[in-house]
Amino acid sequence: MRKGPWMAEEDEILLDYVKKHGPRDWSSIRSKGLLPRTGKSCRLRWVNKLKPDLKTGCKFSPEEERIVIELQARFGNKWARIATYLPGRTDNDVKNFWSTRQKRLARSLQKPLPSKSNKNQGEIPSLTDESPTFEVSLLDLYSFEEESQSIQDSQTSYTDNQDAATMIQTRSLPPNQDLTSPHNLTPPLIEPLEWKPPTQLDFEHFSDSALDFPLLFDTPELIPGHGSTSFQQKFAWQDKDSSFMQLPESLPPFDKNNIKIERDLGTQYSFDDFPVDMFDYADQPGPPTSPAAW
DNA sequence: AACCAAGCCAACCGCAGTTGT
DNA sequence: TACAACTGCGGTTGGCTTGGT
Repeated sequence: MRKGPWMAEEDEILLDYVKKHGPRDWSSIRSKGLLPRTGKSCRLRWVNKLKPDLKTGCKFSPEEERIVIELQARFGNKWARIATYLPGRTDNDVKNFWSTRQKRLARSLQKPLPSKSNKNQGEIPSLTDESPTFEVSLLDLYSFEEESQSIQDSQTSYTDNQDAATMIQTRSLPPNQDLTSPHNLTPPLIEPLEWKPPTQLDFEHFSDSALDFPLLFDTPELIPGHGSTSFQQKFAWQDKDSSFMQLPESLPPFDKNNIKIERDLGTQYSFDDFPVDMFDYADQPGPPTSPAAW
């Protein structure tokens, strides 16, 4: 059984086979003695390289990048699903793009942050040694920004856009909900489908996850766009006997103007007068049982 | 020119779901 | 219904290329 890179002759044989039989019965390519490759290998080669209309050899456009970022925030690592929104791109393409992007972001955030003001510099923990939670929170915040914008967009056409309706519904938030203050929250108008209060397990998962550390930016005011729904979904919770979602109120607010994060965290982020006390929350064990416990 | 790190991408593996017998 | 084969997906690996020093 042959493995490794495909040769042009093999591609020709595979193309010829698909032409005659269609993209199916991959295993019969081997059983008929056409190629010394597994069915899986043949299918992969077809899907990723030989299928017509693939955008091979061209980088993701800014629009494609935006779509991937938005859909990844929405669907998670469902690369095949995300790829269906990107004509000419395969799940492997999307996966590789995302993986490279994550590496780039992680590497960038490992570097010391540039600071216009040095007044706090000596007190800020080293990002490379002590604060992985800070690094991942930046990534998370970036996702919030992207996602909150997409949700805002979708809310404007809520009644006409079933997809958007589904998205909002899964978050159990009513459309056009004023999210600027916890006190403005009203019970969801839509029957919740998936939203659940975070469980102990969720928080244990958060603490291990590269992208989901929850405690650093715990004021809605810090989230670009004021209180994104994904912030609500992750950090708010519902009392057992109440349909009201609750947000923590006990944390002192940060001044969002002290933090500036631009879209491409890989190269352009910067911080002005970075508040030292924000790190006080990075090591809090979760989850609390009520807002008062935060 | 040589070296190295990072980027990129093709291809593999394991697993889970689906389909056929 | 049970099992095997097939298919599709997501994670991972490794090799080649590119860019910086």
